[in-house]
Amino acid sequence: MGRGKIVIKRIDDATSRQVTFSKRRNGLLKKAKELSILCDAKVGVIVFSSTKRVYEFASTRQLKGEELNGLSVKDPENLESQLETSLKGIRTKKVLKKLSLGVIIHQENMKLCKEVNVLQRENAELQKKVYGENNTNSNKRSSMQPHCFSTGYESNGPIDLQLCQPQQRDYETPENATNLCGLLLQLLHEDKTSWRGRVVQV
Amino acid sequence: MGRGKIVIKRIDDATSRQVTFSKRRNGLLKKAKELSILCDAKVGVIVFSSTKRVYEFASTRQLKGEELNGLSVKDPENLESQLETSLKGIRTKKVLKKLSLGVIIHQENMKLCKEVNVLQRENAELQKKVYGENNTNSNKRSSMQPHCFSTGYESNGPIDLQLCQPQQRDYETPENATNLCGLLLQLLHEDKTSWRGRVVQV
DNA sequence: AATGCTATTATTAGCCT
DNA sequence: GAGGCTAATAATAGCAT
Repeated sequence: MGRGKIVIKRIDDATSRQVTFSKRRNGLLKKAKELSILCDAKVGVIVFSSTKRVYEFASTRQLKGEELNGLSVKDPENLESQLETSLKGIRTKKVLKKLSLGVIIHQENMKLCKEVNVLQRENAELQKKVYGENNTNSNKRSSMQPHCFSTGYESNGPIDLQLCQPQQRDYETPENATNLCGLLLQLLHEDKTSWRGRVVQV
Repeated sequence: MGRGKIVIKRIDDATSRQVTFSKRRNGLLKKAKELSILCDAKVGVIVFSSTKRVYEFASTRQLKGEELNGLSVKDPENLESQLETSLKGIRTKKVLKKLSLGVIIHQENMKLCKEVNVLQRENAELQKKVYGENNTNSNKRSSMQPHCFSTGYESNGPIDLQLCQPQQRDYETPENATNLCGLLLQLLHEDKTSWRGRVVQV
């Protein structure tokens, strides 16, 4: 759709490749936005130029009536602010969920540490009774500290990465897709579930 | 670009919204593919219909000469197989990284469990000596088992999710973007780093 | 829910600044 | 690299199937 027909293959000339990239990238992102608005769909697009620059589009959440139920609204006219508040809430929940398993293990760890310390104290007392006061030191153990979990997890959160499969001809991907975009897919699904009809407090 | 001009707003009629979704979705994915081929760019697109179906496109990795250096090649003619092998290697590394912190905590947990069990046995022995055989049962504790970590982590890996910011007019996003697509961004970046010039063994 | 038709609009290739 | 111009191609709205 220009002065001449083109075939879809890598553009050899670097300059015109860059120009085409700039134009078609904008076109793609515009199309993505239109699709999300026209069809009430969630759309995400990400583009990396060969020079490592990144461009992206992500549709903002479409708020439907049912999903607004229960939201505490300070400014009923301002959907934006409701949205932001709710998103913050979800982020908090997500972080909590993300940490949940780790936290369980960590709590288990704390409990075990306490248990160990209690037992050590009991042990020491018993040994006193059995062997007498002067034998206590030889069996003393240093008090245990649970392994610190919180900080490292926050900054280096494990990521469930799976890499690209070769693209399919008809573009459609089943729900259990295991490629790179599948991750975004899963996140959006998860998010949608958390969102529906809930009161979210920050 | 049809029989009439349209304005970009949500299509009210469900049927025509669905039809438009189907057509424009295919158009968007086609555009994404063309962009990735023409301009040697990495492109990811994901679309959720309002009926929860998912469609996506992800450009396959473009292999340049420098990135092939150091790859062990069984079949030099077959770039596909090289690629697949390498991707598997990266996936393995990623999974290991993802599990690493959890594993540390879990190991700590195991150690503590053993410690608790040892101390309990010691305790029981000492109590026998102090209070005599018939008092042992009252202080018996059940043997501890460390919290199981591995399985739940594999399927419910914590995810570093950050939610959408309002989209910008010119669509460009800085590298440190903190929105939903930013995650995909980060993953691709990370992946690129892992990839460059490494020999990856599965 | 997808596909075919086609008038019509939207995008963009090639060129310029 | 970014933006404007415009002829030309590509996408698609509104139909029907």
